[in-house]
Amino acid sequence: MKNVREKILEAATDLFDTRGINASGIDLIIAQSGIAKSSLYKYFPSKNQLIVEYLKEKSARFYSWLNTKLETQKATSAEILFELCELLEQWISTPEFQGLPFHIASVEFPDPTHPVNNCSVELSKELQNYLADIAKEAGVKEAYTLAQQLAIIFEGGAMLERLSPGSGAAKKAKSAAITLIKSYL
Amino acid sequence: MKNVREKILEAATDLFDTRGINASGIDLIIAQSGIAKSSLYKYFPSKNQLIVEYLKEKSARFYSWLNTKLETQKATSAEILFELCELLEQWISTPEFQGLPFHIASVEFPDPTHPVNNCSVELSKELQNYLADIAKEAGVKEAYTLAQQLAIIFEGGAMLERLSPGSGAAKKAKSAAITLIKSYL
DNA sequence: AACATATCAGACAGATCTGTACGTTTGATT
DNA sequence: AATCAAACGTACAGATCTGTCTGATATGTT
Repeated sequence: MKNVREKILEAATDLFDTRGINASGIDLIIAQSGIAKSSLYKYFPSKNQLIVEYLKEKSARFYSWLNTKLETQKATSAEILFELCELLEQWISTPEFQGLPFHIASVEFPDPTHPVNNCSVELSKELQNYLADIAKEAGVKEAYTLAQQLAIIFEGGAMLERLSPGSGAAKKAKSAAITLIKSYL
Repeated sequence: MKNVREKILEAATDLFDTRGINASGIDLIIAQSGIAKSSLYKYFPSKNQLIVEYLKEKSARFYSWLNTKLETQKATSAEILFELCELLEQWISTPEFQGLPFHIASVEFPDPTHPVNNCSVELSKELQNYLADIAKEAGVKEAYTLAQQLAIIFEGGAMLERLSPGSGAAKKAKSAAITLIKSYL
């Protein structure tokens, strides 16, 4: 038997990803997860908290997937950057991909004082720091600049792939990223 | 005296840009524009129609600004691509910039059958076609591929600049785009 | 068997949003 | 001055959403 909290997060994740956050009401989430409304509010004191947990879990799953894939490769120095591009393309290209969650959340909650917006900004910076660490490992001097540019390219690619699925945006983002990386080596 | 229709669109544009679309209710729009609710529904039969008109006008203003700037330059062949990058950086870097409207609209209305989403997808493709035309003029062979990659870079840059204003995302998008363009020449 | 705890089911309050209706006021034209 | 259309102001219907509350039901422990 699955944990009640897990069931809620799973249903919420599914709905947030496919319908958007604001369009996924509490009643819809409890209907999908099969749990009672009072149970939801027992584990998550507010919808905002649920959204933040959703964002953090999506992020954690992404880094977990990326780290294990990168570790198994054991690529040395610069090779790891190209492997990274390959993996990011894969991540964006899966049919289940629906756009970067913190992207969508920041658009749906544009108020800079809103906790969901704050969380989104934090996760966006975390991604850049993650990419910068890899760039540093690869021996790139201006690691942070490259990291920010890679973030731009893959976030843009994610956005366009979501807007026009099957347009090959992920693939073109990858090749653009590779061209850029080579100019830094 | 300003046209009533113009006053509505102006107020709606201001609110949509700064607060987002769903967070800008009809009552707020009429309060800001100083017109009556019945007048709004006379000129725009629904909020969806108003949003679509807003998107189209923002798009038209963007291309109008870009075209006049590009024409005055009279750049020849490949030069026009670099001038384009300079202008796109400028567009994204202005303090009033709040993200690409069709981007935000497509996130707030993710349903593919919704008229606002349809309009967003259309405008996204229009941007790619516009960029492709310039790339063709510049003599790039794979003009459409480059156009899609430029769209990725500047849409990503726009997103990151909006998420973390002042982070220099626009500038880094420009330099990444220039590196990419050079690889095509 | 009895009790305690977790979960369920659903009604409800309070707020908000879109779109309609209706009577009043303004302003331009004849 | 009289008329007429446009715009105003506001109330209201109907829908939806978050979060609370209450009582019923299930589960597990002693």
